[in-house]
Amino acid sequence: MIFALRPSESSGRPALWIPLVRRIREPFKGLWALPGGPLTPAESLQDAASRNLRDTTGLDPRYLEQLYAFGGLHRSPAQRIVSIVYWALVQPTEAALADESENVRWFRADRLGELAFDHNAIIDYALGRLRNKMAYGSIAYHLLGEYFTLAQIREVYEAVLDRELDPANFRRQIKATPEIAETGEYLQGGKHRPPRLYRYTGRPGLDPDNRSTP
Amino acid sequence: MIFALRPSESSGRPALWIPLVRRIREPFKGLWALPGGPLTPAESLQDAASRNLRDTTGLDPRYLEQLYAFGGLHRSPAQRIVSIVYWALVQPTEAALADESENVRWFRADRLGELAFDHNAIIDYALGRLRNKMAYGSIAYHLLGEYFTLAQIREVYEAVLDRELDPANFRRQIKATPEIAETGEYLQGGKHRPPRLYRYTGRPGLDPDNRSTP
DNA sequence: CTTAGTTCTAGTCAATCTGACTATAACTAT
DNA sequence: ATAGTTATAGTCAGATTGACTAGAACTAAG
Repeated sequence: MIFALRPSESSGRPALWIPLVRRIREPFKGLWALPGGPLTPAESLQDAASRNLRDTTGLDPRYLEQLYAFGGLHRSPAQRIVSIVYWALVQPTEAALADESENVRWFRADRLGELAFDHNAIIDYALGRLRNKMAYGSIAYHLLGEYFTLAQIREVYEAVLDRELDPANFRRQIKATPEIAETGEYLQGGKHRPPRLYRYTGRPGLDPDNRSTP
Repeated sequence: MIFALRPSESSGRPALWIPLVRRIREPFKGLWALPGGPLTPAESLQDAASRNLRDTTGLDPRYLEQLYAFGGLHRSPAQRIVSIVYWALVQPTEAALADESENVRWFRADRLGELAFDHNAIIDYALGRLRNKMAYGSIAYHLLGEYFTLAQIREVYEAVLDRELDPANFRRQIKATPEIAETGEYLQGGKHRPPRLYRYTGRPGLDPDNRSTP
């Protein structure tokens, strides 16, 4: 499951979007579904998730994390399937590289129709986790490019938490977190006072199963 | 993986213990390992975790939650194994029912020798998650019986977080959480002023894959 | 019966954090 | 030159937190 930020069609403000693939065979032929695929014997879980994303959507996200293993008995009508679901956050530049086609399309994460399998439930669970992580951890930055303004981070928070935040107070909080560093640059080209650009200096979260050093 | 509270041999204060089983065949024959077993086609992940715990240790925990899916390539020397690990918190009365034997024994979670497979790393990861959950959520109560004193909850926190907490301030915080309800009862039999007994009124956390109602 | 020892429980106080708000700075568009 | 817009800094009251003090309620020792 891939989350990216795109402007909403209606308001133009950033919203969460995810790419889905159309089922071209039974079960659920014709319905949209999360991208995915089999785990082969010679790859780790994370590698399999990466490869499946690349094969189906052309995306190669930097931020990839295990979400949950779903293994209920009736997830698929015929056979029993266990899905170890990963989720990714991609920057706008990455997201633009996705191969859109007849069978791969982006959808707003909060306005989905009926999907194949239990994928609606999986996405709802992911959205809950995302809101929770957003409230604490430093995760919003992975949806933005390398340089960003404080207003852009605030819009990410507002899109995910679905409520408005006071710009001044939000600024105060962000400035108190050491992983966000000021740069000397300013974003030019707006119709108003140019905002300062910031940079995220923390490390991306690695999965416990995939850590390079113990 | 099962966590229970038991008095430390040295200090007598509560500490975290987990039951391990001895490997009776290769690989890692003779070493201690986490209890576990295969997933059969006709049971959900959570049911499989429950059943495997019951079969190996005789325990049937009320609080059972998915921890993480481990699927690195070299977790087992011969074949490739994916482990979907669950963890449980059991009350002292439950823990006392465990079948201890030559090949099943309780160990202090923070004083383990070399275990089979990557089980040391798995336990370390679980301890980290436990500390984190303890800091926020309402999880400590699942390690205690139905009725408990504020000092007992504090000892749970102190055991998991590994630092002392101010009794007065801790009391203030706990009394501010609505899930902890006063009872009219007091714990008698101590050598000092008898403390009031409290009760946890919240619901145990269910896994997203196992929810009864959407 | 009195006193010491222990823990339980209630409270104070300063420091910090939070949410709501005001004011000024710095740019663009007219 | 001026209005409009956003960026940024600061104020203030209320809530929260950590360190601490003190009395309450019991047991054990003498």
